[in-house]
Amino acid sequence: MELSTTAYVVLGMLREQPRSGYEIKQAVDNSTRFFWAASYGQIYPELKQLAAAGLVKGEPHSQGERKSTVYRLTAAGRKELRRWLEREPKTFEMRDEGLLKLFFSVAASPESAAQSIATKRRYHENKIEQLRAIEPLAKSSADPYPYIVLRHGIELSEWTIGWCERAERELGRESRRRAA
Amino acid sequence: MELSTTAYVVLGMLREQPRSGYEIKQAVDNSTRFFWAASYGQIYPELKQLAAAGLVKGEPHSQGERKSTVYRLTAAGRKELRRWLEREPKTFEMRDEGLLKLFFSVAASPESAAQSIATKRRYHENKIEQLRAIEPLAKSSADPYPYIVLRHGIELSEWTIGWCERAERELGRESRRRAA
DNA sequence: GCATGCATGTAAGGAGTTACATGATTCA
DNA sequence: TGAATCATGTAACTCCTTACATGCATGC
Repeated sequence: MELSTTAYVVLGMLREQPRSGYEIKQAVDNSTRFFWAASYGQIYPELKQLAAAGLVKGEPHSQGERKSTVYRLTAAGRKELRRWLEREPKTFEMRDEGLLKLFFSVAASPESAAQSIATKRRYHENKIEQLRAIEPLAKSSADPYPYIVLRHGIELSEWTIGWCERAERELGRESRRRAA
Repeated sequence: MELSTTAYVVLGMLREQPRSGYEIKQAVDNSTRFFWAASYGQIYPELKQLAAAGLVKGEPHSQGERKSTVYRLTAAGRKELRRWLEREPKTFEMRDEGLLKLFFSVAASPESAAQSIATKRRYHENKIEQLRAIEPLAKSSADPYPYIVLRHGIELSEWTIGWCERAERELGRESRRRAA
């Protein structure tokens, strides 16, 4: 049984309660998005395949008047999730266009280098705001892991902002040195 | 003119000297790999397309007996690189399977959580070693930017190792608390 | 003579995003 | 009544990796 990592994200999001595809997407956007994103274009087909494989089971659900299909883990699905969790993680990837531009900045104006850093800093300032907004919820949960991971996100962005400030000062010194 | 980011990596790697596809791949592996990787399967087709678009020019080259095609930036290619460098960076993505497993760890044994963190720590310890190996070369260059970016890589991995150690201690306290 | 590295490429497939499409419901 | 949100899905496309294929050159 070879599943994509995003399939395990779907399974994982059903670990505590049944959810619809729409709710899984919301849960991803409120938690794992910054280190593993998923779009509707993945989630809905994935749910179908997981149901066909017997790892989840969909049931029609009506709350009030609105109808949806909520999925729950089957015993096989829970076992498969656990099996995956117990294997060593493999994938670690970054795609950072800002660092890339900074790397090549000798081929552009010093202002572009500064801009690449400033954009990076703003991205992480914004990210911290979003993460802090969900922090109270995560902190109050009985499950300690999501909060630990959330703290990773916040602290990583704090570190990155600090790095950007140091790099900005360094480039400032550099350009004054060249001007002198 | 809509180019992929990896096309700009190729252009960027030609900013200072002409290189063959093989040499571009080596340069990527020794520098941008950790925040923007590229495979032969991308580089060679990309070089053809860039040549067809007039942004690079390939010339047969023989050093000793070995023959290769080295590419250099055309004026249009240099201009396009510069134009890209001066736009704000957009893409910032992470795919961290270790954080994902840690996030879902309530559905597995406490040992899996510890293992996810330990694997993450080892990955970054290994990465630091690789980056330190290329540090002297980067430091001695007249172009200051690659060294700044390399320092980012080293310091980020150092920070991550520190985070892993803190998380390990926290999980240790947590499990002792539950055992008590 | 053989392994390693240099050097270039293609084909197939997986993973993921984006845009599009549809329709119901809720709230202002 | 109209905008926003809930809810589900598909099609086209891009990007990228992996596996495969080839052949020469170098050094042990």
